[in-house]
Amino acid sequence: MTQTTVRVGKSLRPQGKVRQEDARRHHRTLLLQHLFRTGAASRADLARTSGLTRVTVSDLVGEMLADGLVEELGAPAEARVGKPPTLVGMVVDSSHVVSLDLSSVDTMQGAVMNLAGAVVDRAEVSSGGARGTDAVALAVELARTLVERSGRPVLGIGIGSPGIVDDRGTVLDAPNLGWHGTDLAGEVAAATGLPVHVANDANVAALAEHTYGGAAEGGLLVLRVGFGVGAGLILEGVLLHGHAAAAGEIGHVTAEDDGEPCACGRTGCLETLLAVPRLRARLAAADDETALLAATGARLGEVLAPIVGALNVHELVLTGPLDLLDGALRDAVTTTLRRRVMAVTSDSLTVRTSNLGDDVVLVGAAGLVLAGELGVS
Amino acid sequence: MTQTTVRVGKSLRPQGKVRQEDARRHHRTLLLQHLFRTGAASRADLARTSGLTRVTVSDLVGEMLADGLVEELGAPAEARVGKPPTLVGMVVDSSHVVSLDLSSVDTMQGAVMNLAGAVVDRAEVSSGGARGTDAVALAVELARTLVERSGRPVLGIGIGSPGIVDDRGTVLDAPNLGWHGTDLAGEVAAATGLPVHVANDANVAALAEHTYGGAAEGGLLVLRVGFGVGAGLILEGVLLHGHAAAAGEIGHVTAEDDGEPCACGRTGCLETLLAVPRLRARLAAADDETALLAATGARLGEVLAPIVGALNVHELVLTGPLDLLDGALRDAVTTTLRRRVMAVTSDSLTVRTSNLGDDVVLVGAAGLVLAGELGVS
DNA sequence: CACATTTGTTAGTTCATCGCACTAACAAAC
DNA sequence: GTTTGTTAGTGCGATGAACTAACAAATGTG
Repeated sequence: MTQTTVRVGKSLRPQGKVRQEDARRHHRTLLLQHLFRTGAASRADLARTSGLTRVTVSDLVGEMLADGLVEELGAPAEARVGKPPTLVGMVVDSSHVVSLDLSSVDTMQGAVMNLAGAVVDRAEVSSGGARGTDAVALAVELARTLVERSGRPVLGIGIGSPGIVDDRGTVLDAPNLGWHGTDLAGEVAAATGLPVHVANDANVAALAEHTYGGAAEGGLLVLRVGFGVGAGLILEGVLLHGHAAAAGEIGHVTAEDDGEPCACGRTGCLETLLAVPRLRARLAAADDETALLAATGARLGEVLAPIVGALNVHELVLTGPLDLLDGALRDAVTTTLRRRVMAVTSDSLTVRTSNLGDDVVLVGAAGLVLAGELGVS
Repeated sequence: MTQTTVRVGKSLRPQGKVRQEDARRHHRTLLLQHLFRTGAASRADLARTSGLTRVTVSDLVGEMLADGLVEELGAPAEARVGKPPTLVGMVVDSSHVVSLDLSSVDTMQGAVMNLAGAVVDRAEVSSGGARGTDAVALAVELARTLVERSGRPVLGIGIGSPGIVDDRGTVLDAPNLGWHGTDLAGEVAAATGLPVHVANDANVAALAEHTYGGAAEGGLLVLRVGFGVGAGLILEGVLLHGHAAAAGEIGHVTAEDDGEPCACGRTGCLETLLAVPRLRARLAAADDETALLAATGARLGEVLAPIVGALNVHELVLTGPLDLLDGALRDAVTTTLRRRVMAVTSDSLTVRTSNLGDDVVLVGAAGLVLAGELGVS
């Protein structure tokens, strides 16, 4: 939880000074970012892409070599004029990341991942309806187990939690887990002594799609359908948190006039149509399942259209149970959006399901740590 | 148009190195920002708020004194223990900004403003339906006139234009003015030799509300109703441009099923209900004007609800003709939003009209220059 | 084989900032 | 009137990061 004033890799507000130490860290990150995204490269190559001198790059790479973060990989195969370069690559197993997904209904998922975002080890606990401090204890225990099981130094712990999470990792409100103003990051950090990053599960999923899911540049909207319905937005390459950390709470926007009652006290919220338990119940009672899915998709499209139009979203990713989301529902969303949003925007719009399967949140939580600790994304 | 790699005050992507020169500029900006927002302060005060040393602050202030950007104002009235400080304040008339508002239907508005955003001089030309290069020539001429009339050095030119504008100041598409891929910034810069900043009028209006309109922190959505309908968004203190610079094109989101035909080729777009000429025509034909305004407001609320909910917008500002926007329409928007958006969000939501009157775009365009050239916002 | 080309390193320089020490100016207490 | 304590602002040397210049090593080319 030791964090410098300036967070490199996220947006830098003009609210802090830039010590030269910060600048150096930023440059280190810059190089690491390149190695992370485009693979191994020579020092000279890094110098060219970063704009720094070969001297400076050498110095920084030396530092990272000493830290075990990168390693020399020898000369590349192809022979060219001049002295052959020495490739430098990230050591994806130099340290690990522990990530938790608390958004499932009955279980808490956990994993140990390497720096490339690959799952190295897994664990899960049945939550058995635990709430409040009990639920916190379960999460802490799961994290601790995984940290111990990982043979490597752990860079940090990333957690995707349902509900509203502020930027310090406090869960302001998560009804399912009975958390209200619960300092989840603090608890886990105290128990493990490691940096902890927590964010809303939908936001985390968006980060995962952006970093690992092969999402194109441009606005990205990830809709996460589970016990509730949430949205995560990546705009201009940056994850949107929202001021009171409540961005993405799309589940309680009205989607249907005179609809069914919702837990929030109003009626016709998007969740009453789309949340997995609600939708399954409605399907069970329906004559024509496909028609119901299509109608639901159309409603969803109507809710999303203003967002897609106003923010120029280029890619919409649906995450959740594929049997519900991938067929008629997705098609209906797509056609509704195309019909309701200006051609300039909707022509270039892709609607798809996640490439990352059930691990979206785990992968994204790991990405949260990489972004926070290494500035890599 | 000489601009360093790092733009302070906007989001800093990890795509450029940070030269120490940049860091120094950033720190200068930091101090200026404080003077700009909270008025005069002593060097020691600046040191405390910025986290820099008194030495460094003295050095930077000395630089700015030499540039004529700030001036010493003597000691403050109240007497305290210790040596009385020397207040330093921005010289609001050290240089001027020329700004243009091209979003009116028949005229192009222009103004000379000081660094505090006050109008010093005005001019306007009747556009007389000019389009394409003729319209560009008119804008160039208006800018040139104002630059000449200003007795001070001009910091730059800011332009709020309708249509889609990319970040380099090229108007990609503005049907009303017949511009398609028109390099407006380039033309004006070539004619005046000054830095030019162009953005969409709604975005510019949002910037104005954020900087000068007393907007609270938190998400801000500015809806601009004129010949067309556009939206500008400030999230996490930063103006959202959208990837293909088309953010804010909310006018062509469908607001009504089976609605009236729109210029874009579809039907029921928000513009067909809300754009000033369309709305006036509908009012003229209506029996009950108030009812029509309320119905229109309700539709608008339905379109905005998903955006307000998903982005946690705290403040909605309506700009445009007040006789249309301020009464029944605004009330209907407010109640619709409160009904359709989760309480957490909508309780803290303010819906209001602009505090800046007809000058929103002019003021915002000036702000664009201040943000771009001085990093102040 | 001489030579150009590219990589990576060494040595010395520039630049922004910091810590420290200093002077200046004043209020309050005696 | 003097002393004490506090705050403001300014020199000066030190530090740390990144730069330029120069060069050795390794390799293809004519």
